[in-house]
Amino acid sequence: MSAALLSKISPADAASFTIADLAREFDVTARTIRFYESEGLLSPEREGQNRIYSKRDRARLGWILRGKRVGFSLAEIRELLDIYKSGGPAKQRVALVGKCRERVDALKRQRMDIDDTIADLQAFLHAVEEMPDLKEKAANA
Amino acid sequence: MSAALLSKISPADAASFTIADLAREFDVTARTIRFYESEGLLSPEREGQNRIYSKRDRARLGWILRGKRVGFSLAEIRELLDIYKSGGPAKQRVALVGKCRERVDALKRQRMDIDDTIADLQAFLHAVEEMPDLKEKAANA
DNA sequence: GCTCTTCTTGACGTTTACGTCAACGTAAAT
DNA sequence: ATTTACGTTGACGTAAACGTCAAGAAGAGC
Repeated sequence: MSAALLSKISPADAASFTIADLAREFDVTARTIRFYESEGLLSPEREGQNRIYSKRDRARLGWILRGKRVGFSLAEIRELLDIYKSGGPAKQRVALVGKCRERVDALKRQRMDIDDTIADLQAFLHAVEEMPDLKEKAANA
Repeated sequence: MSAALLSKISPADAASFTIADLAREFDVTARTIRFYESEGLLSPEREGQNRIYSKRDRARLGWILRGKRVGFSLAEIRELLDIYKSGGPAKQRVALVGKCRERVDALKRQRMDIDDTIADLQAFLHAVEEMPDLKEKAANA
C-alpha cells in the first residue's frame, strides 16, 4: 500500500510510465497525450490495450510541449521530429537540413520580437513607477 | 495618374492610411484588421463609412501583430493594450503592473525555451554535417 | 462477486482566429 | 452612364487543438 502511494509519485527516472504519470509530470491531460499520438507525434508500446511510455517517449513529449511553448504548431513539431529520426537518402536529408535552418532563423527572429516586447513592457513599467501617486504609495508603505 | 500610382505606395510616414495600406504594409488581409477592430483592439476614425487609420492606429496594429508573433492571444494583447492606456485609479494600476510583470517573466521563460530549441536544432545540424555521405556530397560539390 | 480506479476507444462540442462569399455604397475613370 | 476599384456589413465556413461525455475493458482491494 505504501508501494502504491509511491507508485503515484512515479519517480522521474523510472524506466516506463503510464499516461497518467506523464500527464501529471507535464501538466497536460491524458486526452492531450492521446491526441498527440493520434496525430503521429508519439507511438508508445502497448501492454495489452494500455499505453506504456518509455524514457524516450517521455523525452519526446517534453520536446513536443516545449515546441508548443515556442509557438510551433503540431504539424511543425511533427516535421521536426521526423527530421530528427530521418535516416533517408542523403538528398532528402539535405532538404530537411534546409527546413531545419529556416526554423532556427525563424526562432531567432522570434527571439528579437520577444526582446523588443520585453523592452516595451519594461519601459512602461518604469514609466508607471515614476508616476507621482504611485511614488507616494510606495513611500507610505 | 502617376499620382495614383504613388498613392498605391502609400509612404510609411503619411499622416493617415486606408485599410488596404495597412494590409499591404503588415501583410495581413483587410478582413483581419476589421476583425481586430471588432474585438476591440483598434478603433480608427471614419470618413463617411470608410475607416481611416492614424499613425497611432498603425503603430498599434504593429504592436498587435508583434504580440501575435510572440504567441499572445488576441485577448492577452487587448489586456496589454488596455494596460497601456490605463489612467484609472492607482490601486487598479498596481494590479495592472503586476500583470505586466507576469507577462515579462513569461516572455523571459519563453526566450529560454527558444534558446534551448535553437541549441537542439543546431546540435542536430552539426551532427548531420558530420555524417559521411553528406561530407562526400560536399566534397564533390 | 462487487466495487473502485484507471485505462481504453469513439463521437461530438468548443474556442480562437480568421477565410469566404454575398450584397451593397461610393467615387474615380472612361 | 457605366464600368472599375475599393470600401462596407453581415452571415456562414473552417482548421487547429483540444475538452467532454458515453460506454466499456481490466486489474486491485474488500
